[in-house]
Amino acid sequence: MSELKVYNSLSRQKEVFEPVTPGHVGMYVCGPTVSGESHLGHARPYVTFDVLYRYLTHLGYKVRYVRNITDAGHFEEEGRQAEDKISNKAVLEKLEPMELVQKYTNLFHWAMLQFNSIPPSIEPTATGHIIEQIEMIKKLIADGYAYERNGSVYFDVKKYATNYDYGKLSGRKIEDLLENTRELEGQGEKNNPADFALWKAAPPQHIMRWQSPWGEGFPGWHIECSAMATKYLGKQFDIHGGGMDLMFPHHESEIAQSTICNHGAPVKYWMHNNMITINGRKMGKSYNNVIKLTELFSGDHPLLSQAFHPMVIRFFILQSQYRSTLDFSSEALQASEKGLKRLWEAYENLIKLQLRSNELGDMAGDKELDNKVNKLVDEFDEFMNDDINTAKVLANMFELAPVINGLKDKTVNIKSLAATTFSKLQSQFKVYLEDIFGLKSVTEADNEKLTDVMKLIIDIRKEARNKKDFVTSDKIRNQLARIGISLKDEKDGAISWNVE
RNA sequence: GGUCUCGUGGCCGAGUGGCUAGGCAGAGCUCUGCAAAAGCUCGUACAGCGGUUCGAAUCCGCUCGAGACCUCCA
Repeated sequence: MSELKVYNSLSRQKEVFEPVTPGHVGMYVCGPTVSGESHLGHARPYVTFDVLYRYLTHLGYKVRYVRNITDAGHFEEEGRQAEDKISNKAVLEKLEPMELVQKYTNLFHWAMLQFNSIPPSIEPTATGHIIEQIEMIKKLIADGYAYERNGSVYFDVKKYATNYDYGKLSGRKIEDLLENTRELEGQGEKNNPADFALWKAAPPQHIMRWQSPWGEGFPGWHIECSAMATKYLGKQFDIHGGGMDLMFPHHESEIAQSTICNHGAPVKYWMHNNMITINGRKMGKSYNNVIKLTELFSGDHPLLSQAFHPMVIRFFILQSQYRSTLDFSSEALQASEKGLKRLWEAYENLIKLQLRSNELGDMAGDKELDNKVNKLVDEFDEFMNDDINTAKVLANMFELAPVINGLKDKTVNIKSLAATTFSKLQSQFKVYLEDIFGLKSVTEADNEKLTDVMKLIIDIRKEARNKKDFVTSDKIRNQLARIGISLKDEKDGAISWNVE
């Protein structure tokens, strides 16, 4: 079998994956800022890296997956202006930031559950690691790479750049960064505009504040990831993931901080997913073009023609390679919905074929077909090893679907395949679809009583059809369709049903 | 303005030098009481222009177009 290769943003090429500690993988993924609702764009990294996590586990690695919750810093609830006349508000009102954070954290967890994303091994919060962050900042000051100014602390990028390569991840030149003359508030107290905040002094009305050696304030954005990744994954760990838009300044700054504190580069493989676009433009709050996950699941958005099941969205994301942009439209999602349905039905047919697997022999009845199936299935691993190409794996599955359906309809003799080929086909479909891709059935789970009722109805319909009483049989089928249950008359005379 | 990326058939989307993915939509057919599903067949795309090469969607150059980052951002 080929070895796993991943695209490393640091080297801009695919590299063979070799963990720092054999058999173990440390993976850190930038989690959500819980100041608002997650949208479709946020779903991509969490699905992408969930699949990577599952795949690494499948390969036998013991993976520690850390994904933070950014719950510190200055933010406001969506749709509400900074009207906080904080000083006059009641104690209850002063607790509000944490309530807000809790609300969106819960919502985020709920969405992840919908997506069938496995919870990370550790999900640290920024507010829970203020001490670690302060300690790290102290170290940076002690080493001469940070300076305090009016209760805030900044990282000295210029100094760092004299000894290290600031910009190597994002491909930026330090000269350009230093001469950037953009006027932004708070720039005045920095030595250099390129410097970034490690600690910010809290203005009087700011609720989220902690005591520090430099006065009351709150941590800068980049330091939390450095502090928490170091704490739980060590000074050097294997994979750091996140969206491409975080490469600069967030990840670049993380590297700088950690490099000073830990005396070495923190991350071996930087992996970045590309953006989800809408009409070719990045989906993002600042573009005012986001579709929230709750809207996606309910269909309640002008751009949506219908509601979409979380599994459809997961499948949609998996149908492209994670480093390409993925253009959203209701139409594209509908295509995914139909595709997933067809693929899943083929998969269910494949599982049911187990009953007939005793008919199989050691020899393939159709050598050519047997070879084709073997090739298509073997390529699953190869494609995944080539920088997690889920799109190609799915394409192969679609190519296998007609074979599977043919076996089921008996237009393809089951003896065409050797027993080993069939069992491999079956097990690899299950492993990939369920264990690695994390997909599951879109239809409702069977209810025992409903199953019994359906058995009865199907029986009655069968009798009617045998008597050529098509008025009755069509009535049953049409009425059920109205309820949302579809009947299919199979080729062998059986009738199958599905809850839409 | 700087840095970078991309431009594939009606839509989405793989693919980085030869073997012309895949999904959805569309057309025809088979099966079927009908329907649905399924199966089979079909469409020969790679922004434009030039170059390298026996051979390019794939490499190089230019032109046009789109986008990302440089500020919070998955």
